[in-house]
Amino acid sequence: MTKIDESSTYERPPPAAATSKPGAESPLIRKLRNFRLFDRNCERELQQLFDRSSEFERHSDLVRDGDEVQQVFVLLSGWCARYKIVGDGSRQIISFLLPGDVFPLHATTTGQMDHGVAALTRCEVAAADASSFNNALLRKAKLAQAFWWATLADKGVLRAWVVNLGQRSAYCRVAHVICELNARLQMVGLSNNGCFQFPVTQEEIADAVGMTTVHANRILQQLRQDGLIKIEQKRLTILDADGLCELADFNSAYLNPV
Amino acid sequence: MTKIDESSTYERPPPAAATSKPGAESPLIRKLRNFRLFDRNCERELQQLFDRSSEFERHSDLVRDGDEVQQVFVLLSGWCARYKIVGDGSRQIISFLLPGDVFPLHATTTGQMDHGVAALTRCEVAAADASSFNNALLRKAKLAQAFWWATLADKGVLRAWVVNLGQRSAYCRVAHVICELNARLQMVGLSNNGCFQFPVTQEEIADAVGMTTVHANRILQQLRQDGLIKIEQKRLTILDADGLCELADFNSAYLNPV
DNA sequence: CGACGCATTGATTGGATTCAACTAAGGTGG
DNA sequence: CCACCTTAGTTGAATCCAATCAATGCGTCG
Repeated sequence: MTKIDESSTYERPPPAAATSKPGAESPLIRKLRNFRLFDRNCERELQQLFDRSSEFERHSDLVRDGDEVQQVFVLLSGWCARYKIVGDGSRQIISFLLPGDVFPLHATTTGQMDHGVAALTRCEVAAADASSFNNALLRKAKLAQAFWWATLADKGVLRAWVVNLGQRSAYCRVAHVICELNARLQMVGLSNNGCFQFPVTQEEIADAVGMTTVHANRILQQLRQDGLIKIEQKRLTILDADGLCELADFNSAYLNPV
Repeated sequence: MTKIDESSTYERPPPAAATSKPGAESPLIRKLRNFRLFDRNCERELQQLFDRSSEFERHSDLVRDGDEVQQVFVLLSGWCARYKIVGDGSRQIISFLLPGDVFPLHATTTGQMDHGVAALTRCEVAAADASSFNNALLRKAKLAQAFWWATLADKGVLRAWVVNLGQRSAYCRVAHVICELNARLQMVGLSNNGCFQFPVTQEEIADAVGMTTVHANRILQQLRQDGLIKIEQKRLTILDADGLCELADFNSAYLNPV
């Protein structure tokens, strides 16, 4: 867990929050506002809870497989990934964590991690003690519901990944992940019209969709050739949103439980 | 949603609960007892909540993709599967639902399903209104925590499936699913020493691990030839638990959050 | 008995991996 | 400032796992 002091050079939250003043203002709150019961009261509670912020450098582990959960994090800027190393040493990325995401969402104080969380870019997080986080959930039913809502959204994403990995071709799998990332980033204001910072390597994409780096490369080339996307200097642009969604069989509804 | 009257010929809960007296006694409660905060009080609450029981026949849908969630079910006996039909018409089984499992766990009353739940066998369920379920969770923090715990366990299973589908060979994938089912059935008393009712077709296994029926058949044959499992009349026996777990890179820890 | 669902087998095809080499970009230190 | 090294991306050829297509066996149930 290497902590660093400089500020992030990758994804930054929009100006308002870029100051990294302690408190989990912008991306998380923007996300939770999608949940109808979330109110000002909850917001205040959150800001008290996530009272310290810190930064992690690229490739550092925020949480390791097997760790006891002692802190809960909100990602303020940058990208992380849940991952698991399997027996033969290869890595599966289980999900991407984007600004506004909370992890690990273990309701019950302690508990061992069954996977790790790594920083894919330098990133900024706010943290709360797991115990005070849980106390807050017990005291404030609405807050608890808001986080349950977030957990359900998370589960929806996981189910979509199972479907993606189980049924779709390499080409469609990559397309689907791109659609998901775009939709999720849009929810926190980090994608404009299908255009967003895309700070991951092809190896990381490959680990997420269950294929080799070489193949991920060829698939991305094909997506570009087919005029569906464009990637320039770590910035991805969706050129044909309808085409990409149809190809990926993507429907964003699952990202927004009621 | 076809309702039937006869009793199940497949998985039966152990005698105590086989009476299908309304109330979600045995498998759910046995499972939730694994959660340390679950107490008698919660138990009573549950029994009042899930106050009606019914049966579904094999191949019927308990919930359909796109449905509004109006009821919450506990599976009392039999097996179900969450599934999703993708664009080209093929089906991915997202998870197996076993006795004691609750679904759909949407905390917030209504909400649209992004997948369906089908009965793989004739099965018996207890149901509660989504609204009263949610009220109960709001009133009883401990009960809410118990269900959050169950949700976390669920998420752990989903993550394990992502890893399984993404990284492992067909042979190991099937092995892993068998290990998971055994461990989960053991938690509700439905597996004895690696021996349990296995009422699914090879097509269903194939749909769960993302391969064709033909290939699932060959993999199962190989697992039998290698002396790892035995299947006789819908009953599976794990002959070499250590061998199977090692092969599958299986560690049951993820099934039991704290 | 015939029909149907499920399991099984064989032959062929093809998508993705593997192995290996090479290019391009960026950072570091002499 | 350039030589060197590292990381990320790209390309080609050979190989292999799993899909596909097609047919058959087998048991159950109406």
